[in-house]
Amino acid sequence: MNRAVGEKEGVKGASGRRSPCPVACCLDLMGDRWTLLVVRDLMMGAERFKEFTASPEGIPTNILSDRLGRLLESGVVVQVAAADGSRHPAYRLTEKGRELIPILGAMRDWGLKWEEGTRVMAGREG
Amino acid sequence: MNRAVGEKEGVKGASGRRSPCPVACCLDLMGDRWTLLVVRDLMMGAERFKEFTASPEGIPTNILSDRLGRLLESGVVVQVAAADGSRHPAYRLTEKGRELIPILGAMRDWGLKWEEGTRVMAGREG
DNA sequence: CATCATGCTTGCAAAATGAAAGCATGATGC
DNA sequence: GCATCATGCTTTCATTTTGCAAGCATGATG
Repeated sequence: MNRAVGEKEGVKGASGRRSPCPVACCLDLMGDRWTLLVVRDLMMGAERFKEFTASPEGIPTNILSDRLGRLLESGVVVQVAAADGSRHPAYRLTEKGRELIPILGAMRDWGLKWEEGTRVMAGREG
Repeated sequence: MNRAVGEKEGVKGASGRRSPCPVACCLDLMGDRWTLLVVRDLMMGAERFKEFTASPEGIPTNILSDRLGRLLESGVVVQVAAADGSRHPAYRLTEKGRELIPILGAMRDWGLKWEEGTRVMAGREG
């Protein structure tokens, strides 16, 4: 991992926060073009590295690796033993991660209403 | 403005879209650390350039200028004549912009619940 | 006409992004 | 048991974005 070299935060005291505003804090963690797409994929049932890269947006592998690392750090995601017996562990949303659903839901609704040509994509589990 | 040089989209056909997913599309427009904070400030009653720079996160002026330009382009914001008689026009949310409220609300709720030390800030209008 | 406030733009160094290639590890084939 | 392959990353590096600081245009003010 290319962050967290010599710093050990993560448990609670996220230091580099721009302000106490909960929206700003959320954006400190999720404010980029990829993080919430990874969370979206997790909600759609994606668990393995390859599955995230297969999404239509085509996330670069170094970005995916970095984002999964940050999501692990912030407790939105955990790694669990893969159910299909694979040697590689699977990524799974925590309760904290699952509670991001309302944000994604609001974004989906807004996009569908205001941006022509958008449509919900078929997922692994409808 | 440093974008939209030689391209005329804006009316509808946002070309550079990564996928038809409404979440991805929303993130194409709002997926960065500042855009939604500008929208938050607009919701709190901010209308003038100086007011946005006064928020605790301290947005750089070049970023603010760029984001206001993008929000104007995407129809989330309009410029109207200032009510206080100032020569400078004020920025105001459109209906499309006001409908971003559920996204900000969900982020605020999530931040308050999961990130210690966050709290809603006093705004111009409660 | 000098000074100031507002609303930007410009310059530039540092950080993030992203395409492509490289690498480690375990399973598979023979 | 050794080459091959798939998965899951890491590294490299050119390009883009960020963000601090300074500059600049315009209209009000003294």
